[in-house]
Amino acid sequence: MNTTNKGIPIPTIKRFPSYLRLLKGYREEGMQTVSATVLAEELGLKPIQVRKDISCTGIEGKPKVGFTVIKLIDAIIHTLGWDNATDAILIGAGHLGSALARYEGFESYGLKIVAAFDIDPSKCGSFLGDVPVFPLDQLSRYIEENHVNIGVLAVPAVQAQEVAELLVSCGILAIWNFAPKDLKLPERVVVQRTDLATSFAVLSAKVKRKMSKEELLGEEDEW
Amino acid sequence: MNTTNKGIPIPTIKRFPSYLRLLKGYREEGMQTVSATVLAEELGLKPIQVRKDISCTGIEGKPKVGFTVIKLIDAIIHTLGWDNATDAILIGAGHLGSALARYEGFESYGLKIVAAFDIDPSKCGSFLGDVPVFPLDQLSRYIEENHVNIGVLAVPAVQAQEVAELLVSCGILAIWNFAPKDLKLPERVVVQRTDLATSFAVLSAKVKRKMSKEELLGEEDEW
DNA sequence: TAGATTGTTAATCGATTAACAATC
DNA sequence: TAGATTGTTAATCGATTAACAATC
Repeated sequence: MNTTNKGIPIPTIKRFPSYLRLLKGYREEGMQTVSATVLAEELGLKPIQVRKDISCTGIEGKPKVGFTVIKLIDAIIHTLGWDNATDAILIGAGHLGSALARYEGFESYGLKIVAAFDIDPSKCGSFLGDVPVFPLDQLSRYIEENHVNIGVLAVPAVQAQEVAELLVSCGILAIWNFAPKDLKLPERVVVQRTDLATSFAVLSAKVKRKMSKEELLGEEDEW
Repeated sequence: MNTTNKGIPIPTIKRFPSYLRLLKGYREEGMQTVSATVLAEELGLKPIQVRKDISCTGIEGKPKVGFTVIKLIDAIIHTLGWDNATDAILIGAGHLGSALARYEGFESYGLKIVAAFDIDPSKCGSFLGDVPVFPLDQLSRYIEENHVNIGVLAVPAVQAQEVAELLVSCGILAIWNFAPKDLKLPERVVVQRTDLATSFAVLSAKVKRKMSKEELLGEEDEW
């Protein structure tokens, strides 16, 4: 019953990878336990927030001592569902796709890109790192034969919707969309966007905010 | 006084690029006006939310008609501060850096990557698309001479903190961090993370959620 | 023991959503 | 005019933060 993470807030989910990276570092250093205070300090969060987040994993700490590092690591990995590796296919073998295929970090998230697909026939037969590139028309067969559930979409914006629908028709359950395009897909399909425009918009807004704040304060800064 | 966007909620900021893409499409098609209802429908949002978001730009609509497409476009671009182009430098000319340097979309965000830097001397002198690659030890001089304010960080995680500090010491105001590492930097520096792990964590959580929900419902799905 | 740290319960804060009057 | 759509004000919802008792 508490194996479902139905209730874990998205903001908490988003902080888990940061905890995980930090904790893995501590584990390498041989640290046995760590307090929420220390984690918070390191990540620029409030201790209370870290405790709330940790409580979502089901792990309990010891007052005055903190939490067991390896227990926390395991619990976060489990809560995220990163403990059993999932195969994914990549669509689009351009520069971004190439970078994603070669990204070293995925394996620690339990994600493995097993194949890439591209319309450009000249790319097919080649490899992106260890990932073989196939022609797009083999997509359907590959998904069926290999029971892949996740598609990573790194095609140009204009093709994104079309390719996404193709993926859905092939039975893909979740799409990680890197194309700067909002997809319209059936409710049942999980879509996660990683949009550079969105990210840069937040950066821009923060910069603009800071600028106007400095103006108001008469920019008493050191330079 | 209302040129500051101090009060605009981050979630609203994050939706602006989606509105912008859609509106630009409408402009190409020659549409003059659009209603919040239509925008909402297209993006899977509620009309009321779209109206709230739009109100942050200061644009007013006409009942029964909607909003003027080009007015909205201009207002969103202005609100995001994307109306005057900003130069940025890229640190790290690996696969990800290469993909970022070649990304076509940045110009429409008012972002221009003017130079890349890398420690690897063999990469220096080459180009990533149109972007020249320089040795890292020329970073400081380049920033000074060209008054660059934004740094795009695409180096390996282990080097991220060090390079970020270097950027800050060179006077960089904002860092867009693609390295899977949480940076500890002075308050005054704007940091925006684009973290694949975070994004994938959300995807994982949504999939897990959906899975357990289907279990409960006895998976009455079509396949 | 004393004090740091945990976990819980309640208060606050901010964003989303609802309700509804105004208006083209 | 009638009805769709806007903008505002209030209600709801969810996450963060505060307060504090429990405990090692």
